[in-house]
Amino acid sequence: MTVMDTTGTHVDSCAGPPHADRRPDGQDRYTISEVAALTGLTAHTLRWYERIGLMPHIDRSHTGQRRYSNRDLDWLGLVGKLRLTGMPVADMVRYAELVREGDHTYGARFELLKATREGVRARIAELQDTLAVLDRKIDFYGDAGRALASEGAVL
Amino acid sequence: MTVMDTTGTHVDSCAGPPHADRRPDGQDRYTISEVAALTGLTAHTLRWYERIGLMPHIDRSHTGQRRYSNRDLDWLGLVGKLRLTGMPVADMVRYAELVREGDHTYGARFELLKATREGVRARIAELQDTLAVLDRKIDFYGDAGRALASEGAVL
DNA sequence: TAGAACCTTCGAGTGCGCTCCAGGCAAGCG
DNA sequence: CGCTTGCCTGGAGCGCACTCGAAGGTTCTA
Repeated sequence: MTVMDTTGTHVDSCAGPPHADRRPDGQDRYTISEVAALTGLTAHTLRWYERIGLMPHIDRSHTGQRRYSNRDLDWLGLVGKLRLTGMPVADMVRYAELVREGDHTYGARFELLKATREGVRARIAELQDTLAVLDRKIDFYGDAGRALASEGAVL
Repeated sequence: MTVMDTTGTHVDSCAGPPHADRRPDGQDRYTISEVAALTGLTAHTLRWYERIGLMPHIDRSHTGQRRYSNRDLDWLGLVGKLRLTGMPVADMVRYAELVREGDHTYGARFELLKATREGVRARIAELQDTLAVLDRKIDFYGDAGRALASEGAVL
C-alpha cells in the first residue's frame, strides 16, 4: 500500500509522449502556472478540476501553494485524452474516485476503461460514416454539382 | 432557377440511407411530431432549428402548422451527421445561409465542406491516438496491473 | 522597500445546445 | 357542446464545462 517507488518510468507509460520540458522525478514540483503552460489548461481550470474531485491530492508548499508532480502531469495527460473523446467530466471524476479508493477498485477501473474504449471505437465508426457522406457530397459538387444545384437539389 | 423537378432521386443521394418509413415524393407532408419520431429530435428542437435559421423555409398547412417534405428530412439527415462531428450549430447555420443565397455560393459551400471533411479526419486521428492510449492502459491492467497498482502507479 | 507577479478562496458569469413552460388556437369525436 | 389532442408562439430555464472577477496574502526582483 505504501508508495515507496517514485523513480520508476512505468508511471509514465500510460499518458502518451512525455512532455519535453519536464523535470526529472525528484525535482518535479511545478507551480500551477507552470502546469498551465505545460498542459494548455488555465490555472482556473486546474483549481476547478481539483474542487470537483478530478485530481488526486496535490502536494502543497510550506506556504500552501500547489506543487504538481510528474505523476500529476501524467494524470492530466490522461484526462486531456479522455476529454477529447467527449467523456463527461463526471465520468472522469468517477474514475478518479476509483483510483483514490485503492486496489480493490481494480476490476471496476478495468471495466470502465474497456467500456470507454468501446465508446471511442463507436465514435470513430460514426465519424467514418459521416466522412463517407461528406466525400459523396464533395464528389457531387466536384462532378456535377453546379448543374444539379440549379435543379433544386439540397446540397 | 425554377424548381420543376421534385421527383428525382438525386436529392436523396447525399444524406445516407433514406429512412424506411418515408412517404413517396408528392405525399411528403409530415407533421412536426412525425418528423420528431423519424429523426429522434424533439418538436421543440425542430422549431428551435427553424428559429435560428438552420432550416430552409418549412411549408405550412392552411392552419399554419408545419408540413415537412422529404427534402427537409434529407436536410435534417445532413444536419444530424454534421452534429455528430461536433460542428457548432452556428457553422451549420452559415452553411444553411449559403444554400438559401443560391447558386453563386457554390464555391463557398464546396470549400466549407472540404474544410469540414479535414476537420473530421483530424478528429478521427485524434480519437485513434486516444484509442492507442486506452489500449496501452488496458494491456497494462490485464498484464501486470494488479502488481503495479500496489506500487503506486497512476492507473 | 516598493512594486510586480504570483498565489489563495469563493462565487458569479458565459456560451452552447437544447428543453420546457404558459397561454392560446384549431380539428376531431362522443 | 365540451373534451381531448396536437400544434402554435415567445420567452425563460437548465446542465455542462469552463471562465473570470474580487479581495486579499506571499514571494521575487530592483
